[in-house]
Amino acid sequence: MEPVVDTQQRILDSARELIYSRSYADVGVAAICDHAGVKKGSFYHFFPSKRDLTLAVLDSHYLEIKDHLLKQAFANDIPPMARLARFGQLSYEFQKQVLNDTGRVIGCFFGNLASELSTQDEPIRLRIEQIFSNLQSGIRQVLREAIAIGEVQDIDVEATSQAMLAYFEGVMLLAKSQNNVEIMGQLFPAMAQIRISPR
Amino acid sequence: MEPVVDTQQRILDSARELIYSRSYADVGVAAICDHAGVKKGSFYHFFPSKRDLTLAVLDSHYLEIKDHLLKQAFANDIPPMARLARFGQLSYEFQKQVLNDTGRVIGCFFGNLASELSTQDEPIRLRIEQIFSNLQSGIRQVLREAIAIGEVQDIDVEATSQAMLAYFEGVMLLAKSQNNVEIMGQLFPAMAQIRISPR
DNA sequence: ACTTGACTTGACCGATCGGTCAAATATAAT
DNA sequence: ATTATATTTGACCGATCGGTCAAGTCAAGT
Repeated sequence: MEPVVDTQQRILDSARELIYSRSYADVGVAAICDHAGVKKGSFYHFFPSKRDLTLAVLDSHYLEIKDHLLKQAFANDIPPMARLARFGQLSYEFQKQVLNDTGRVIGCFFGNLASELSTQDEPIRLRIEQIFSNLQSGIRQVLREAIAIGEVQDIDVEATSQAMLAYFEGVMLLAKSQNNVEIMGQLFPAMAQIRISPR
Repeated sequence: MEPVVDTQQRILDSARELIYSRSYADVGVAAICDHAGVKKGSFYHFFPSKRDLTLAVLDSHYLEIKDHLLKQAFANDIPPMARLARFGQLSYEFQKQVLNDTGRVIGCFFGNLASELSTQDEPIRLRIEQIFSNLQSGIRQVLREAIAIGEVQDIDVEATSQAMLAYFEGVMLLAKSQNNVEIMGQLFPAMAQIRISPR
């Protein structure tokens, strides 16, 4: 009787779903195991601790974001700056979908965990810092291309890409705090207009 | 033997300090009582639940922000848009102070709780939503004055003030995720340059 | 002197926390 | 068929969770 789906993967998926929709501390190992249909002993066979599980969830979620959202949003079939708008649009549509399914705006998985755990768990903080750095790199690359074709000029690419990521995260947070996705639709278009001049 | 300081206030202060520097879920009622030098029974004499305590902490923290940070940042001794820069500067200095004291960038108290609890506790979510609305009103008022004296023209004041607040929150979150205050110094100046045009 | 009500104390509740472990079972290699 | 390894099971651990409660202390009002 081979497992219908991989046990380890089911734990990973359940943890992502539960922690994303609630919080790290509010979701216990027991709840994750119940949701995954797995006993606690099996959980600790695959993951040495809740923290390690969370690190694995962070990696897996980032890979999915990268392969699905980022690849699609930043594809070079449209001008660079338009890709930023598309990134916002796709994020908006994802949150709208979740809202329809669950009744809640859940925000950004990385932003949520960064906010909750950055002061408490250094390994997790470092992983999220790395992921944010990767996301920023995606934006930075778009800005470089935009400069190369003259869509944008004379900006501090490093600071501007960071500012755009910050703005994105802030909009996600406000949308979550209002349990309302529409402000994403209103505010995301301004993301591509942020500029920080070179020092 | 009258209490040196008010018990209720000591609970409030301890809760704010502990929850702000860690998280809502990570700080138990027992830890708050220990820090405040109060027994659990006394705690529940003053506050019916941990949630109600948290609502009271939100109110008290907002009042302090309003009376100290906002009053100072938004004082009309300088041009409107310069006040936004001052708001960023004062926030940066506060976080730098906390970092020096504790070794940690703790971000925005309201943003932290919004991120952790918005999907889990509706009364708390609503309180934070109201506080964000008040903060946005402060920015909105600055923008109105800026328009009145011609410092700014032709913008959607409602959306722009919301965008500036989002940007502020996002910068605070990134600073926390990097445990580094300097990005606040780099990114906050761009807050006053965000514009969303009228539809 | 007596009562009232605010406040404090410390013991206690069932539930859940993250994590452990020995034993059972399934799988694959030889 | 036997061995070795991977996986699963369910009982169990001490600690902590938010919250309750009866009893006691204390100051103020009458």
